[in-house]
Amino acid sequence: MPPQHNKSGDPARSLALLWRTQEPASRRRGKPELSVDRIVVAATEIADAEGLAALSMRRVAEALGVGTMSLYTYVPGKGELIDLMVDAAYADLDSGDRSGGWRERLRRIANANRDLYIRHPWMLQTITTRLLGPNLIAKYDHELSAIDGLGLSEVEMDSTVNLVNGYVESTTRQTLGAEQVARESGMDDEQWWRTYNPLLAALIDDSQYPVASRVGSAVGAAHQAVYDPDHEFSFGLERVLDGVQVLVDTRSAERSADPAAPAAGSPETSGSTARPAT
Amino acid sequence: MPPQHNKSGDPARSLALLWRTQEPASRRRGKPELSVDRIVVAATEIADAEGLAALSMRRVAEALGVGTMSLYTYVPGKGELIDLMVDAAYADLDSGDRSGGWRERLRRIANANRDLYIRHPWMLQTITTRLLGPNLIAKYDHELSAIDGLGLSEVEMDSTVNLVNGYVESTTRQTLGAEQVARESGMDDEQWWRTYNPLLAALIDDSQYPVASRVGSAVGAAHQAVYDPDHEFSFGLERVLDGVQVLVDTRSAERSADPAAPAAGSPETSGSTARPAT
DNA sequence: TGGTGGGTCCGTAGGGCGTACGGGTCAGTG
DNA sequence: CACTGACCCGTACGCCCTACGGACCCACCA
Repeated sequence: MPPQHNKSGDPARSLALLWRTQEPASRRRGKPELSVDRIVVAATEIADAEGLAALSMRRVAEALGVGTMSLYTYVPGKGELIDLMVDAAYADLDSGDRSGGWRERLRRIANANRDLYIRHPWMLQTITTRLLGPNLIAKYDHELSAIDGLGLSEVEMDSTVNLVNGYVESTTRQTLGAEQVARESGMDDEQWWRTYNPLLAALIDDSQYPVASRVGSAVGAAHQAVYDPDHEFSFGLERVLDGVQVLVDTRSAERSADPAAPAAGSPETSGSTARPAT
Repeated sequence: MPPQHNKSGDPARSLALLWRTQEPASRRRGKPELSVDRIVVAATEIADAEGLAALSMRRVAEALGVGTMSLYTYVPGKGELIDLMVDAAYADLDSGDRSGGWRERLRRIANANRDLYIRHPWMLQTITTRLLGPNLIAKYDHELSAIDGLGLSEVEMDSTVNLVNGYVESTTRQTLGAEQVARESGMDDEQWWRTYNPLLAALIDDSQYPVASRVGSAVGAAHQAVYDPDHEFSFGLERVLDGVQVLVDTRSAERSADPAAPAAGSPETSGSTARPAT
């Protein structure tokens, strides 16, 4: 069980599955019993509730009241099932609201993605390279649209979307990882800290790590205070958006200095890692 | 095997292991045979070469020419072993050079972290909350030192370090994920794209995703051109640093407006997720 | 109406995994 | 010389994914 990599076999089969080509064919008389969608939904419920580690073909089959091997009629394997789960999950992102300036739009996108990851923490353990499902492409299109027409080159637009998404991912992964550890250890941060602080104090020579000690205790103190836990996320996001702002302002200044120049491709910047992959 | 979460049992035991308390005791006469360090090194070699998924207690024991269960004399379980591997890996970060401005220092830190992750890709699949080993703390201290004295509050310093590290993590994870998929599928991006482009074209209605199509092909074209693959990373990093710069400039302006104010704690910003965790 | 083909379902088995448990082995000590 | 405790490890249990081949049963056709 490779921890997070998906897919194994024929990409053409995967694509057909993602786009639901040749779906129902000729259902049997009685209730449809099984289907790709029912399997994906059941699997997602398990992963949402107990994590990707608890997701097994046996568990999914059991939840559907069906033999394990029956799943393989509809899905080539576990990897492809996870791919399907990911694309299906992205359908939950509502992409309606396009109002406001680009900064507000990006902020809204970041928050929507964060909420989605919180709803489906297992998504942060998957690799989405070459996962070209309908919902993922729609998401990519929606996100790019938020910064279209600002004078950025296409490659810069891709980079910017990746930058924001990357920030959301890493931050949320951190948050959820901490929650998971707290849940599994049965101790929240505060309890854990109080319990093992003496031991740590004996182990760690504060004078050897002066800055870490100072910052560590300040951060610890801040955690004691009552505060909205989303503030940290928003704070960092504004820093990222400030960085984007600098880029947008630069390109904007270039355009007004040379109004004939098209918006496309400033040559000294380079492309992203994968093509439309998020 | 929970895919990426570590530790299971007594945190005190874990800490003792990380800090190598009560290490050698009374070695047997002959060669030391086994030790925590030898186990960690062997396990790291396997994970480096074949990924975290290929790491099993059996494999490690085999590599050391020893019975599987012998490992449990030195290490409580696989989770703790991974914790030890992570902390040991951070020892490879050379933290010597402290020259240059804060921006250059952060750039150097980001690149060093990226190189480390490329050397040890499995690190990106681990959760490091509450992992308080000596090397991780040293790293935290070193990174905070790079932005000490700029007028940022302690909480802001923590956020900033997390921001940069988060950027490095998400970007590198993307890069390495793509490499892994390419390796396992036996097709690089270019081959894959050429092979499945016809199928994709039939599936995807370009007019439905206008921006994604335009940007996707531009990014694809950029990938054809010869360019340094690290440019994308550096480009995004500069955006992040621009964002930090805005913050630093703001605090700097505040300080010169009110020179009596201390550097600490602006109350409307909040702490990070874990205490000294990276 | 009497097949019969194919879609659907699933039992079995093989090869992984982590680790609990209990029994060997042997260096050093009393 | 007997003992003891650290070290080592064989076996076994329960989990995992999935290849393979058989069982079932509906839909269609002759």
